[in-house]
Amino acid sequence: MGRRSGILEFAVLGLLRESPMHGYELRKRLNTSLGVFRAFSYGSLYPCLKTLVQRGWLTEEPGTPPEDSPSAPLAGRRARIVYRLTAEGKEHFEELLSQTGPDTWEDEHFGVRFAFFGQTSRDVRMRVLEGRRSRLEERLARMRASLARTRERLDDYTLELQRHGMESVEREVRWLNELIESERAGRDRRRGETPSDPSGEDTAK
Amino acid sequence: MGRRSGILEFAVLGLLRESPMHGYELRKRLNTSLGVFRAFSYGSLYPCLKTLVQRGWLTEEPGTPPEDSPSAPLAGRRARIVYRLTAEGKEHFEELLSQTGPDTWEDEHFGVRFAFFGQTSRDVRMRVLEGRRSRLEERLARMRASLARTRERLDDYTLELQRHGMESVEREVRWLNELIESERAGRDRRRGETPSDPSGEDTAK
DNA sequence: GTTAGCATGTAAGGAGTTACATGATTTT
DNA sequence: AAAATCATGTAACTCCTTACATGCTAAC
Repeated sequence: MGRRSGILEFAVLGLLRESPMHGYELRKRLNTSLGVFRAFSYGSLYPCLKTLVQRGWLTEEPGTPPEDSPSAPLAGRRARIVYRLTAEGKEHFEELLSQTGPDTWEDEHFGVRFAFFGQTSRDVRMRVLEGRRSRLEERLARMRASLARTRERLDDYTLELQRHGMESVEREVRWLNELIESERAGRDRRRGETPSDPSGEDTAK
Repeated sequence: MGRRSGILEFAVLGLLRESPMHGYELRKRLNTSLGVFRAFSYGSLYPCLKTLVQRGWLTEEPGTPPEDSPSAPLAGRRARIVYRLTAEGKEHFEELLSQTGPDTWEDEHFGVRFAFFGQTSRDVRMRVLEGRRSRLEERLARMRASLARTRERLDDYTLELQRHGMESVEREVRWLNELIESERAGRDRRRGETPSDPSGEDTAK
């Protein structure tokens, strides 16, 4: 039952940073903007929202979300609860964003972290990308080693599976290399950034 | 706490089908032969083994595993418990192997299923591969649709993430196409199978 | 008039992990 | 004498899912 969420919590805070939303809409965004990877259910989303409110990171407001068509009568759809990020919530999210620990480059976390690179400072982006890369390179080394040891004993299907697995990992490493190269070259892919931005630290302040 | 395992249960039965083993060794195999995908911990493995014994699918034997060097004194290492698949266990695993339900083409399950294709009959292999493919194609369609709708609102990082995600999925679809083609052409990658095998159904009996 | 979508929630459960406890044996 | 590897196990916890309950509106 949803105490202290982790990845879901992070994603919710990040989405609400962009604009206030009600739960139902949040879930949809979770499955498009981010949720290429993960589809969260209401059973985890709503309890998560509750605990975030309890910790003072969100406020609940009854009502009218941003793009509510004015013609729509106030009566009608079930009353929606719009969640808005508080100042503390924003601060907390910013702190989460600045973290570069090992869990950051875990498979599922990495995708969500990357999805919020638009709000992440350049040096943190670099550390996350490089961490992810070295994690994958370790994995690759282990795979190669174990393949060398057991190659003869394996049937063609297992072999094919491992080959395909390794190729996928290699591909992701190449992708990361390009991204890291691009970051190093000073290109900034965030909205409204000019490539010639001299400072490396300017996360929304 | 590890009641009815799911994927771990399946993998354990499958590995023990090949030869009896003790827990520690099983875990290593789980992380090489299969575990390219998943690393299981002892905290889930041992409880799982216990419940499989309780259901009569495994027996516990004290002692000497296959390649025990005869010189090693019986005293010494902590007494190992060797697990062996029973007849019922074998039967149960065969039934699991023959299943082709939707969970079969879930991300994690698919990898493990594929790893045991060497013990799977051709028509089941086909259904699993085709199921996986159509699942990925659905995913691709959803991704394309949502991308078309939201393209303008997304920053470059999110866009890049989605692009890379889609490319990965497309790549896997191509891989599956080749495998399916290869299966259709009658090639059988299992150990000791001749390409000209006329029957489509001969899973270990 | 029934299906589909909108909207919020709860209780129970699944499938694992982490951290811990224990102890012998080989390698450095 | 310390560290690594072998070996088995338990308790607590995490993080999320499924199934259910509820009820309204729009479209078919």
